[in-house]
Amino acid sequence: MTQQSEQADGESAAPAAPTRRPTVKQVAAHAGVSHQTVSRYLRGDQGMKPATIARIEQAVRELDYRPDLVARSMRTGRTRVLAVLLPSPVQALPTPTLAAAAEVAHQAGYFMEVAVVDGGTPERVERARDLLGSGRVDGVLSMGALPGLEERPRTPEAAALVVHPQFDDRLRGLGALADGSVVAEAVEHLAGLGHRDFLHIAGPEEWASARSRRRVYEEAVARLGLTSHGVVSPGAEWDAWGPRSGYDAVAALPLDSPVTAVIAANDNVALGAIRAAGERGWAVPGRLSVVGWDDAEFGRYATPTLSTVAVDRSAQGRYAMRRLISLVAGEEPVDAPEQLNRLVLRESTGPAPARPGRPRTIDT
Amino acid sequence: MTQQSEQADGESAAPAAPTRRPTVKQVAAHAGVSHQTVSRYLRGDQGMKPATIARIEQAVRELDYRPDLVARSMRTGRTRVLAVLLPSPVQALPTPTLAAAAEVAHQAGYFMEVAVVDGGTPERVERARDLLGSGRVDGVLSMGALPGLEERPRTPEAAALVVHPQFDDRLRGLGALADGSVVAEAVEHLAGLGHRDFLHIAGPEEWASARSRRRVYEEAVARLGLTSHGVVSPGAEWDAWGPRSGYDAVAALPLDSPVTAVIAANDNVALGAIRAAGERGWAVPGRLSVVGWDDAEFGRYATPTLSTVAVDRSAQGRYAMRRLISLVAGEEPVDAPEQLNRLVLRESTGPAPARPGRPRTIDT
DNA sequence: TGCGCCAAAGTGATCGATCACAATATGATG
DNA sequence: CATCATATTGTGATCGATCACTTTGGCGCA
Repeated sequence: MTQQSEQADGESAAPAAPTRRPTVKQVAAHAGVSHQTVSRYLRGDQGMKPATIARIEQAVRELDYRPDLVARSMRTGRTRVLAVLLPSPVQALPTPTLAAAAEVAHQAGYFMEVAVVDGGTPERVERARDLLGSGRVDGVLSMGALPGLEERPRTPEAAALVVHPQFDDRLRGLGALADGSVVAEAVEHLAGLGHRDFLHIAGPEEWASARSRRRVYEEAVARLGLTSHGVVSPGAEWDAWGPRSGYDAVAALPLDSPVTAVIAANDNVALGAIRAAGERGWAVPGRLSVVGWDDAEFGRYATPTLSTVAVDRSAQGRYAMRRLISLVAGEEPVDAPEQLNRLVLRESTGPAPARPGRPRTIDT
Repeated sequence: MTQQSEQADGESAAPAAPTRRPTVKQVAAHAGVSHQTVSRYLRGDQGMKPATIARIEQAVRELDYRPDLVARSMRTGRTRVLAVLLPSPVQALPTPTLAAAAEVAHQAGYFMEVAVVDGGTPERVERARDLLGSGRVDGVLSMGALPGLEERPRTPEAAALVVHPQFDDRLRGLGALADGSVVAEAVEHLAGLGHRDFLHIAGPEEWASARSRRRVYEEAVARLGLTSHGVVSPGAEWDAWGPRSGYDAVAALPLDSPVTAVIAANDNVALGAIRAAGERGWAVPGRLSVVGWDDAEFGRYATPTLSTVAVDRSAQGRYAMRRLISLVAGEEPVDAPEQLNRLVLRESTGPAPARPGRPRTIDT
């Protein structure tokens, strides 16, 4: 009753109750060959008679057979599944990164799956350990730092692991250094426009990229002989990278603050900063220049439009996924792309205002 | 170095070459019990001696054993994995929806994985079929329409399927009707402020929610005796739901257009519309009122801040995932939540301007 | 005709967990 | 102390695919 295979010439035509999915053996019986031959066909083996292939193809079609990927993985030890580990309370979900990574994975014949992990770093690490050792995936690409876990190739014991450079504390590949370096460019540009007094609204400390940008900012300010009026870190974790932190930071400045240039952690933060400036009567960029990060779409249409750093997230995603695939396949790791970030100047930056309070000392 | 198994008293200390992951049998041997007892422990079976449990726990710890989920799934026929199918060229990735869904899944003891599918509707349907029949997942929640596929419970043949109501062409559950109804509220509010001439910048036709909102808009305008000066649909698919379509729509209006109120497909579109208005000297809301949809975060900080419809995406995600889980477990489907959308009024809407051209006929 | 060789397909074992059922330990009772 | 009911653990089969090895078939050549 469970399986009603229609014999070659027996006329027991009752294809009505397929309570179970067909297996290789049933396809084999239907096609009049052995299960191993069907398996060969599924594997795409070369040495097969066209007639045999045709018979199997017909059987597959008639039974609507789809291979049980679980059983296949069990035997082969590989799943062709790559997981992307994504921390759950992530405000700006990197859609282009994911899309590009998915495309690379797909082209290489892998499935890409995103595992969303809520909870903090310990939960993420634990989940990563589980995933790596579960046999359910061939590789893991983590979009968050994984303290205690190292990048590694695929072994019989565990899946391969790659940490996205932006979140990697070990400054690997295009890592944090290349990531933040454009901040220096932004500071230099603003200095060229006459700005001398800067403020940095940073991202949360846990993020490698946030720390990197902060460091580059501080170095650039020091190198150019400018003044930093502080680095504001977001107090509430829940609003890290959100507009609120930018709003609060600017709203907290004294009305006669000498700050004329703000380097914000990202475009959301920049937007909040601009709003706060507007509400206290500071024109942007007349009184205050603001630079964001991300080149978010809304930044091109906001008023004023946002000066920002365009990040090639697609390239990042492609690179990270290629790296993972090379580790899974046991090939040589691919090289990091050169430069992914670009300063984009729009309406939110402009010349520094004249400074009535403290006249600029010209002593050259 | 990784694991230093301390034998009880046997001194055959050769833990040097763990080339393979340990299995239940090895754990059993290490603990001095049978493999079935270990399996019982893993299943969380009740009738077990505390002493036995302790021995097994120690063995698991010492060997760093993690069950092979693939093998388990093979035998049980279930994976405890639920997949969310996500179309790849998706502009506004529904982070809160995903986060809420992930939380619900996690609490019910499931893993949630997101499968990103690039390509169009046919590819998505094919991928869904594969996923449903691969045995790799217990259920699928699709974030895109799946023409030809019906919602269904889990069977031995295939996984359960749920289509997120926002993308479901069959108007199921809280479906498209409830979804778009707040548009009527927005139109009524604007009519109350004196607006008589409306424009709707719609989302792409393929989306059930876009069609629904458009229909509600047209009904409301007709019912209240107002004038609709057209419904603009985005021409280029690649910019569907993007600010560009809003920008173009407003930029294309004649300078003496009587339109004073715009209902935009979402906040991005609204932002583009406002930008275009600003560039041609139309004050918002002085000359033009604009309403968005989504309550995107930037809308609270943009200038002007955006009037919009707040959508409880978390509730949507929870609901969809609960529905899926009930179908997977074979329980009664859960009821749809009542009302998820709420009109939020901010700076981008205001009283209609005086109308010099065509004086308003008062004939009550 | 017979032999050997290569191509093509078949047979049985196997991956690591759980299921069904059998077997043994444990404790209460007369 | 024997006996039974119950609690706890052990033995062998099984899920559906692939791997390793064996067998059969077809053809050329002496």
